[in-house]
Amino acid sequence: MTTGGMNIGEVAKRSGVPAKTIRYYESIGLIRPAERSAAGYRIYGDRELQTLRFIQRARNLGFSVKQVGALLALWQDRARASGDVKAVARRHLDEIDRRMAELQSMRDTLEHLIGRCHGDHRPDCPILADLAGEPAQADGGSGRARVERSGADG
Amino acid sequence: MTTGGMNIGEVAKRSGVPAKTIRYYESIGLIRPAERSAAGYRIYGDRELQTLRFIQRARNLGFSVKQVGALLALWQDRARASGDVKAVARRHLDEIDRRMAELQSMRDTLEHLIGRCHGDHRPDCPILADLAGEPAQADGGSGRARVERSGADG
DNA sequence: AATGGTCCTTCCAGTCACTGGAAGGTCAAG
DNA sequence: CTTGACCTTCCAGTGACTGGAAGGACCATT
Repeated sequence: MTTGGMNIGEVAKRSGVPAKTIRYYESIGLIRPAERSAAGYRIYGDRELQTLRFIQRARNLGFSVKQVGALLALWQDRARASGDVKAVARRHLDEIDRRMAELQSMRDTLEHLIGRCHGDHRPDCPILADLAGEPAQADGGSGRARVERSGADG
Repeated sequence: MTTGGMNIGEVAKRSGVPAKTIRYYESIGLIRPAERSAAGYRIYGDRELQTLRFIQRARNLGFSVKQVGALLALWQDRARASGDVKAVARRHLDEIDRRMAELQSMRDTLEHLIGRCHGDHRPDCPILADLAGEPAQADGGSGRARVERSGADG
């Protein structure tokens, strides 16, 4: 039993990509315009379902829609070089590492500050003191809020 | 020597918040509208500079603009309870942990796949195979793309 | 044939936190 | 008096959707 002639709701359910998002992907050219029924309904077959599943998995790995477009093109290119795919993946891995390092740095500072805030009804608060730029109390590592923000500032 | 009567460019340089962003913060009500010179130029004093530095540090710790607004209000409230500040910080820390776990999961899968891809001129590629939903080669952990995306699925 | 409910269609607006750029006014120096 | 750096406002775009309104289509039942 094949699964030809699905409406958008059906293919959404089967792929995990919401119908609205499928229309959005079509509108930005990530996927080709679907065929239409006489009444104008979008019609999808197994091929489109597979494509949407591919997209969904790539998005779940954090690839941008643009990167997914590149991966889709490579997927559909029988003469692709696996090196090209690997390069896209590695760039993404680097980006993930960069984001994780940024989060880790924030986390360290935040945890330090939270640990030193008694968190009761009194107004005295090292978290606010740090944000306000007041010199930290002497008790070990300073953990001052100093996180360089991401790459392309232009 | 005090630093009264700065133009937006000066306070931007001193606070690290770009002039455009300062205007944006004013437009969304994060900061109060600046005083104006006869010609309509915004004028800032030390107080506003301190506020902008506070905002900048909070943003560098990853607090959302909305959270920064809450922190600013607490900062300016002499009767605040440090517990309220700590609660905001803890919620943010939880969010950071959630994001880090998500990134870590992506990272694990991605690194596994990259390690399996020979990355040369040949088309054969386990990265694409995984995204396409093909069963993984038997060689240990599967590391299949399975990352739950964030909260409200609509 | 009418009704109801669930699907589908398009289009517009909103999210978040800016950022870029155009068109024009102001200021200080030379 | 011109130059250039600064300032002003307003509009549009980013990324990746998501919500909602207004209206058409399909199917089953009454």
